[in-house]
Amino acid sequence: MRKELAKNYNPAEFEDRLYSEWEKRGYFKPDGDKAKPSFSIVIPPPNVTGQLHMGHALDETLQDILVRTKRMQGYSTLWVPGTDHAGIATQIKVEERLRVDEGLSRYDLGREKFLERVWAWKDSYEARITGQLKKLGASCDWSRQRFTMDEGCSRAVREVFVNLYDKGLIYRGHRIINWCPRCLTALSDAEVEYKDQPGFFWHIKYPIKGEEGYVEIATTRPETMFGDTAVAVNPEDENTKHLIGKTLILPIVGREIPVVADDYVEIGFGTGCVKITPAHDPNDFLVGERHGLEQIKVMNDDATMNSYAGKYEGMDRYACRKALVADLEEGGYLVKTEPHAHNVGTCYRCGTTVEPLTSDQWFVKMKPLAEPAIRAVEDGSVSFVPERFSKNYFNWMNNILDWCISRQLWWGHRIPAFYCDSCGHMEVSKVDVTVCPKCGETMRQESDVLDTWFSSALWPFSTLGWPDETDDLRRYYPTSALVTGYDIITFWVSRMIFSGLEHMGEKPFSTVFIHGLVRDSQGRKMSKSLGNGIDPLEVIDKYGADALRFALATGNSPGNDMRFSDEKIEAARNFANKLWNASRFVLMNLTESDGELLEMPLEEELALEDKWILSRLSGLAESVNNNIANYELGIALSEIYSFTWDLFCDWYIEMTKSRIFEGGAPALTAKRVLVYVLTSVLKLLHPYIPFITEEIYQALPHNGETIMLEKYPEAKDTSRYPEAEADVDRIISVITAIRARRAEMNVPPSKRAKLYAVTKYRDSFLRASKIVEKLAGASEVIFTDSYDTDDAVMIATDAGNMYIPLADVIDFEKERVRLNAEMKKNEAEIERIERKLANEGFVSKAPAAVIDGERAKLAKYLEIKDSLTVALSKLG
RNA sequence: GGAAGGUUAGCUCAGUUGGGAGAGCAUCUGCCUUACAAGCAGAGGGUCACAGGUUCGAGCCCUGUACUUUCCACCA
Repeated sequence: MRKELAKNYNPAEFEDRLYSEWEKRGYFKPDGDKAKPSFSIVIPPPNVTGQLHMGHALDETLQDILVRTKRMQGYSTLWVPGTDHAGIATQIKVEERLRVDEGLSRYDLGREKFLERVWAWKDSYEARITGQLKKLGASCDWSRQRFTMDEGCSRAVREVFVNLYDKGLIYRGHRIINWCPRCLTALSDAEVEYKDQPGFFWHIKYPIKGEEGYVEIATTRPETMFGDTAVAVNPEDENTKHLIGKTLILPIVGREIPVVADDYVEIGFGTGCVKITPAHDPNDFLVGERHGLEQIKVMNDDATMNSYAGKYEGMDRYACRKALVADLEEGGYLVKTEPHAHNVGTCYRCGTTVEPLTSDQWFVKMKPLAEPAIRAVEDGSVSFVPERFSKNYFNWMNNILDWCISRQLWWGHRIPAFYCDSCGHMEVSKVDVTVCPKCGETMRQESDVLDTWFSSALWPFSTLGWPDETDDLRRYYPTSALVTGYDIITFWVSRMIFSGLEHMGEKPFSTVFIHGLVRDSQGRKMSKSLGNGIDPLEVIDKYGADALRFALATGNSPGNDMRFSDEKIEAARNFANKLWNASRFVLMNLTESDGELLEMPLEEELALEDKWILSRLSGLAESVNNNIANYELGIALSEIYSFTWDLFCDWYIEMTKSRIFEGGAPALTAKRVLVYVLTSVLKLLHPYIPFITEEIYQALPHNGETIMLEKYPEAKDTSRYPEAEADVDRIISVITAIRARRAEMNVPPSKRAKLYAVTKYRDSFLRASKIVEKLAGASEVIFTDSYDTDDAVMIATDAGNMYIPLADVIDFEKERVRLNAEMKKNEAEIERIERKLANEGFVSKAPAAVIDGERAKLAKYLEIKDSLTVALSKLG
């Protein structure tokens, strides 16, 4: 006897075992065969801030499906794993841990000691993430695992920085940037999230020098008043024109500021007068540049007020705002306060309201880099799936501003710029410069680090060994596909594209496969604060990794969000269990040797239903291959699902039972086909649910070492038998119709009855008579040209009329009602088709095949109508 | 303000060149039929958001409207 599978599917028993076996045997490494085409993916590196969430699980699952499919399709397949240092995010976490556990700040430890803590954190979380990826079944090549701050990636970062600097595409400038007073660092535009918040408009009087009157300005941030260096009006505005050139006196401060003309001011909005604070507002900054205004920074880095705020110095910006407003009111300067909802920029990592302020930072000049990156998508060398996301990309790239890349953090790639404090010389260099080449004094390195996305942007080539010219780089760059969510197209995808083009001279990937977000069962984003996140590991513990992967892949269409629910994961687990049990049925009937079972039967040995399932399998393989090639992974999966459950389990297995129980040569044929089709289904499913498919494959007769390296089924593997397909489909519809009638009449399944068949498909029914008997509860199938008794139920089917003599169990009244209802439906159909065929437009313009189809249907319905008429008349 | 998506059965969603509306779950009925009750066999349930248009024919293509989600920009 062959090894039996346990009665119930229990993934915990084999998933981990199989993964370590795969890893040990090196199946995840790419095939070295140079003749094979290559397929490569670099993982979107998860942040080392924590553990994987459901979004990662989806991302990794989709990648693994692609990778495993390609591997089976004969590609030399490489999936590079790795993690991201995630600058601000990780630093915040470690600081928080430090504060809670030891009551210390990073300054208490100092840069070096603090970084040691971050590295320890990184090691521990990287290990955790790696473990989770393995649990999920991700078939990445762990021997090539990378980290954005490992030695190689760091070299790549320096190389790129210096290259760009030498080309004049990186510069240091005094500009207005977004500043997070909590993280104490600059942020790029992309790192600011705008949120609606209730606030106020404070209307304030600015007295005019030498006149009685005043100018009324409105502001949402009165505390920036200390930095006002002008008030602007639109030169075309009749109401305010007269003010141009006059001088105003800042209330409380007493400083004099001019009124300037600038068309930035919108006519008709507010008071028509805008206070200009070049050091604290990006628009004002530009106005200031146009008019040569002074920049007065009124805050410290932590958003407390500095000496320009006079008596408010040292106060937090909000405390200052409150006190200032009170003082303005007391001084008679406050005209009114009105509520105003406005969009406030917040730090994407800590949520603190950002403060725009001027600062010395490093920038990447974007326009020259953006142009080729736009062209690459326009000319199709990089394509988005679904296509519509390219619009998103163009929108961002066409309006791109220079990228602020310096961060005042400790955790990250330190900018390779070196300063000499004694002679002022500055040098940007790939290698550390310790001695000033100009004056011989000590050089100090820039203390700022780079935006975390700077290193992520290089990921597709830095992970393959760049700047060295490695074999991996030659073989696997450009990578084949990038799989990621639409939420980081701007952050990451766009930056990889221009970086790849600039530094490699070639795009980083051909396809960007975009997926949506995983939401909770109510459609909400999963988040820590809502507490609605579902931990993938818990799901795996309870249902298995295969069930999780199945649930994530099923019904997933590119670019669309999906909901995750208990029902979904249960349905997935149920499918796995079904597959498990179908395999048990096959296995428990296999008494012959592997060699005998692995042989395909000769065509003349095949039963009608064998041809049917083989032919359908061919169609399935064709469709699945096409859909996967088009990244329609969800559709492909649902096709395999319904083939497996509906066709293979519910019909084919049932059909083979009579042959199998009888034994002999027909039984052997059935078993061979069962093994073949089941194995094919396992192969088709393997990319989606790798564990269970391998476990069953190993129990079945097989030639290969692992299902992972088996050839992915193709349409041409099995022959097509169109007639057999049609014959068996007809038989199925007849069986279904009979079952439905029996169910309606409450005939118990155990009650068998003779079946009289009036059909022109007698041949195929004869070949399948055992099946019809078994599955339709018939004691005997009797073929006849016409049937003419009163005590029978007539069942009109696609294949003719079936009669069951069940006079003793029929409720005649019920039957009359049913026949009348059927007659009505039938007549409606006839009318619909006749109308269609009478329509000259249809007959003259529709394709012939469609017209013929309609005619055939009409003939069938007319036949049924006759039979129904007879049957009704017999009921009296 | 600009852009993209969604609206199909009670719920969650498929529906790929326009040709008689589908799945899973839920509901109802009958079954422990020797792989599976995490199952089997049946059944009910939809003006495909609304209004126009193109077409012989529209869930699908075009126009508009409503509601909804998201992205980008941003008003002092």
